Amino acid sequence: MSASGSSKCERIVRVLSSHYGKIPWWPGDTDEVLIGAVLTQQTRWENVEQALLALKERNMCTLSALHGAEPVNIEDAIRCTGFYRVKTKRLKELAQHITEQYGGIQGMNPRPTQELRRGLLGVYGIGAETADSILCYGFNRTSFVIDAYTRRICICLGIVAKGEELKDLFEHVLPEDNSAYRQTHAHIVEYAKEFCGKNRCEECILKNSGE
DNA sequence: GACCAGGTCCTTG
DNA sequence: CAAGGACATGGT
Repeated sequence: MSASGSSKCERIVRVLSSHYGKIPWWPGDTDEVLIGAVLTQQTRWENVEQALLALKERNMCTLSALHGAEPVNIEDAIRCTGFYRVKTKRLKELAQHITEQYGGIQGMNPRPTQELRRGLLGVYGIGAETADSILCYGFNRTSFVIDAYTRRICICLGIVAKGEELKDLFEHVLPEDNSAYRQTHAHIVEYAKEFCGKNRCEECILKNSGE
C-alpha cells in the first residue's frame, strides 16, 4: 500500500522546506513578473534577465509600454529568449487583455483570483503555468504553479495526479499563504536542477529521506 | 553537432 | 485523449 498523493505532496513540501529554507525567487514588480512569465516559457531564466534589461534600456519594461510598442522593437529586445515572434505576439495579447478588461494592472488587484485566472487562460499563449506564475508571483495569490519539474518529480515519486489535479493536490496540502506557495515552487525548481536530469536521481533527498 | 531549456497551440491517430 | 511538430536562441 503506497502513500496517497496528498501525503506524498505534503512530504515534498516539508522535506524541501527544511532542506532549502528561505530562498529568493522571482523578484521584481508586477510588470516585470508578467513579462518574465511569458519570456521564460521553455527558456532559461538567465536569458530572460538579459531581455528584461534590454527592455528597461528602451523604457519598454511595462505592460502599457508594450501595449503601444512596435512589434519589431519588442522582438529586438527579447530575441535572446528564443521564440521571439510568438512571444511578442503573446505579450501584445496579454497587454491588450489587461488594458481592455481592467484598464491596466491596477485594475486587477481587487478582482478575485479565479476570475483573473479564467481571464488569463483566455489569452492566446497564456497557459496554466504562465497564468499561475503571474497570479502567484505578480499578484501574491495562492495559485500553485505546476511546471515540467514538478511533473517530473511527482511522476518519479509515483504520484498519479496530473494537470489541474496535481495543482489541487498541492493546494490542499499548502497553507493559505502566498509565501508558502512561492517558496514551495522555488524549492521544487531548485531541487530539480540539482537532482533531476543529471543521473543523480538515485541520490536525491526526496527518495532517501526516511519512510 | 546534438540536445535541452521554469510552455503553448495546433494537428493527427 | 496521447503524441508529435512548430516556434528560435543560447548554453553544455
